[in-house]
Amino acid sequence: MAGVDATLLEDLDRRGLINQATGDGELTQHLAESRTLYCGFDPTADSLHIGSLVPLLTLKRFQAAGHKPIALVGGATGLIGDPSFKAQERSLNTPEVVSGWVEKIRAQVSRFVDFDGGDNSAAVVNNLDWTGDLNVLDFLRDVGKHFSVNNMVNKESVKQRIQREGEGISFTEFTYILLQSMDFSELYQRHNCTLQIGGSDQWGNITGGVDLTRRQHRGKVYGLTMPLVTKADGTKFGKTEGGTIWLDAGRTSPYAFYQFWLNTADADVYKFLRYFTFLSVDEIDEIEAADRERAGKPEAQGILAREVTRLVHGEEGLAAAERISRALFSGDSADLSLGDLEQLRLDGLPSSSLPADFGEQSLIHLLVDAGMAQSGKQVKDALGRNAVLVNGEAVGMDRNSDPAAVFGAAGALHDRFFIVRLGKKKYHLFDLAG
RNA sequence: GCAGGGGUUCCCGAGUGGCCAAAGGGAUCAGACUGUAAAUCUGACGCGCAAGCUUCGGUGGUUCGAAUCCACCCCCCUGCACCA
Repeated sequence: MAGVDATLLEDLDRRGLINQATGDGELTQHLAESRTLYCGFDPTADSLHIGSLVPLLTLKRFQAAGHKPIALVGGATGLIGDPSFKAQERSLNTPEVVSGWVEKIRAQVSRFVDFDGGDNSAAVVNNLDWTGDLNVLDFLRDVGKHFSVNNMVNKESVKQRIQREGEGISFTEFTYILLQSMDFSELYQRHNCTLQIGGSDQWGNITGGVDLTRRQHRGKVYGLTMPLVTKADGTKFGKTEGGTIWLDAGRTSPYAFYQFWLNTADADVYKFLRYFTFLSVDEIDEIEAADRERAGKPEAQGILAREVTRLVHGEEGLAAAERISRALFSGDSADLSLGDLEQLRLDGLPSSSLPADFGEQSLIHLLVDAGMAQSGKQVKDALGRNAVLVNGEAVGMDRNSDPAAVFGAAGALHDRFFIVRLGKKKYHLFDLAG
């Protein structure tokens, strides 16, 4: 095993990835040796979304620097629900559902760290393993006794729930911090884990673990948080018209994922390159300088989309995403070969076959059914503005009741395909062959 | 349990008997401009191509007419009490 990269923290700092750290600067010294660190991921759905990407990639950065990463899947904490900075109490999911999600997320996080790394090979653990059979009295005596309710109430992360009119917090969620603190203490015992990382919203939970480890085992452990990702325009990061951007290819296709990054605002793109890629800060600075000099359209978005898509979906996913993007956004779709079109379907371009009786339905109905818009009104609006293109040709409202003509076999690409575009970015492929 | 406050369309939030599918803002979608940006302007924004239909925690009532009034119920919040 090679030595550790002593410049890790400095690099994280240059990337803007350090929000807060415990220990008054002792962390740098602590990380001079190979250490074990962990980050938790609660199963709140069957997939993580890009909000978890920063901590996930940071784990990877630590491993690359010679440290041993543990990804903790919250089989226990997922049953409780983290109240940190959440505006309202959340409803509980059943143990069956959560345990199903645990498996999905275990597989997902596993892809981001290396398990054959020898001394600093990664590990995945589930906190249900040490809490599932825990006795309530033991818990209250061994863990609860170390926590002051006075302090917990004063945590910034739950303040709004306690002070805000119209909201409250149950004992269940209030107790969350104890569980997460136990995790840290437990991992310190089991794996000599001395660092926990997480989003800045986890600061309270992390320092709780630091304190508990000291009290239970007199162990000196550290915490490090990364900033939450924000966008310059103030809207929420990670959402689009299609909803959340998930890491699971079945929920968000590599193509949609790639497009999400490609559409990053100029004001955010260099920051995102530092957050979400392994390009060095110097390289990123050069990209920024070059973009500025050239004026016009920057290259940064393309680089970002490529790098992140490769990290999450691999070379194949990236290739598929780029094939679709090229086909749709540059050149004439009429030039696509039969093989190209079939490949686009396989690559995950939204597609479907036309129903047998499509001639009797309205165009609006067909496009809504295909998932191109949320309501008929949106399609109507688009039709009225010539914003619907079928194989490159604008279709107006007057053709709405005549889909047989619009989708007549004569007009199909290779007698089979229709590429329908709604607006500038939404595409759907209709395949007559099903 | 008692007292007080509250539950409105994705979110925030107006609306207190007809002029309400319901102000305003945000988010979102579409158009113009562009770079598949940003900013700006325009349109849409419960469902329905439309005629029209269904909404304002739930149920029932008063009324020609209710999101708005009444009754009961459910849920949330605040305070007080109770925890034998």
